[in-house]
Amino acid sequence: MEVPISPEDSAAFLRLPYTSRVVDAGSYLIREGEVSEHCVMLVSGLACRHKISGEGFRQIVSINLPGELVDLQQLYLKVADHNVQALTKCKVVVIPQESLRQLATDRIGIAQAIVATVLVELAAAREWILNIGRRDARTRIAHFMCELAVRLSRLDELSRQSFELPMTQEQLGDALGLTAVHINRMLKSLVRDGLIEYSKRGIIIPNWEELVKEGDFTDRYLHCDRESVR
Amino acid sequence: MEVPISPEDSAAFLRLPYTSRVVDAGSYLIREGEVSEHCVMLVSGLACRHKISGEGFRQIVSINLPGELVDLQQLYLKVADHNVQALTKCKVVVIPQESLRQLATDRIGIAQAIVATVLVELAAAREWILNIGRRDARTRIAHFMCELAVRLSRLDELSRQSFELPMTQEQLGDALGLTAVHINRMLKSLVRDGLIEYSKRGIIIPNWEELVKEGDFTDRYLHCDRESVR
DNA sequence: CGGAATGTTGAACCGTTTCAAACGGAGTGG
DNA sequence: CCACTCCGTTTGAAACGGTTCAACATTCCG
Repeated sequence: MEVPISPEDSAAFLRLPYTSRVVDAGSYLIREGEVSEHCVMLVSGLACRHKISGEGFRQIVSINLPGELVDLQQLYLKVADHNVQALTKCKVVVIPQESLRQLATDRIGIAQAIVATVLVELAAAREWILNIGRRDARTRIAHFMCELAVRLSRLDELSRQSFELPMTQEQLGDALGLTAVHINRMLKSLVRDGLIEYSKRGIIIPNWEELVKEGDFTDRYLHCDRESVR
Repeated sequence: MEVPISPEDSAAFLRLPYTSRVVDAGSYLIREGEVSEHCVMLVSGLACRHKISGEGFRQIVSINLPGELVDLQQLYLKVADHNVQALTKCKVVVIPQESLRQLATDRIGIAQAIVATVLVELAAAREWILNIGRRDARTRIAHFMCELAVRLSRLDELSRQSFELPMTQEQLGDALGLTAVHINRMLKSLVRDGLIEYSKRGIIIPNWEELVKEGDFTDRYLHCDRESVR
């Protein structure tokens, strides 16, 4: 999304006290059941939110990209109901939660930006449910690639044609409610049919329109346009 | 959830202009792709949010209970990315969107309550993803019943033992990413094993602890306690 | 009362999982 | 530089959970 924010609010946000940190791939930024006192923003790298079922199966429920505040939830709810884990080495900025909360109560513009951000996350979660609940494996994967491409393209114009994907097939499976084995087979089938190219380095999308069609994708739920936010 | 709200904020909310209406089962409160100018709150009855895939499969992404504001999303995002449809005849209260938006900008307490509400919805959506992505049909159904029981028990203490469930098996299937036929079989199997009793009138839960175990359920993600909201 | 919608059941089918074995590449230590 | 290990990928075969289709029973409702 592209939440509109006034220059003053933006400046005030930047004035918040913060410390920078680098965290390794695999380390946890939020752990289910815990209470945290700071708010972290991703500067570079990829993270994911996930939950573990009682049977020990993992389900990734969203991917976090650079620029996103990873724990808006902790701002108003106390104990975390899910985990956030770095998928790659990440640069993050850590903000004391209290000061961000204070900023949000002082400046209605910030509070509104937060609601809008959370609302877009919610919209994305709904689409994620549709994807897992009602689309077959191949379509699901194509859809996932489309979403990533569109969201990344806000950071780097070229991402609609190609982007790095530092996720193992196991992790893709956890994101899409499938096994790594089946991810492998369907990925191959997408490659065979020329819908994507797949390698260690990442994904190449030779023909955007075709992949969108294969993935039953539309970007409406991402509320990308500035006009889509009131 | 149980979002704390000051008496003054609460009073101001109640002073909002509104009109009451009754809508029939099946009618739409929000339609994907449309823009709306009012905000509706469910007073009685059940509604659901759903999306339709390109192949025409429907996925229900959440259930709305009495007392819930159905379209907080429309407050800050313009075009709806999903549908909201009445599952039963519903009494609703319609509030002009603009006046609620104004109230939220004037009273930070209201704005905070809105964020907290949306955050809890988001937490529920994440659990919904886990449920559909990683639990088998039987467990999924049990989990769904537990969630409903807990949420309803905030309106009516007795709901943990029994509640009305005005949903067809088709609709249950749409909610859980299954077919009506399979819902039927698994429902029977839950009944056979004494985990629930099922009839037109609703659900009876003879042994709460057992159903919770069967459904791999915990209410953490619902953030029920007043203390869980900051 | 009659017709439509919902629930129930069986049998065949299919998409995905499971298990197992082999392969490749990156990193480590001798 | 090779040998060794570890982790992720790849492939095949068999098993399984859930779907599909079709027929029939039941309930709801005008």
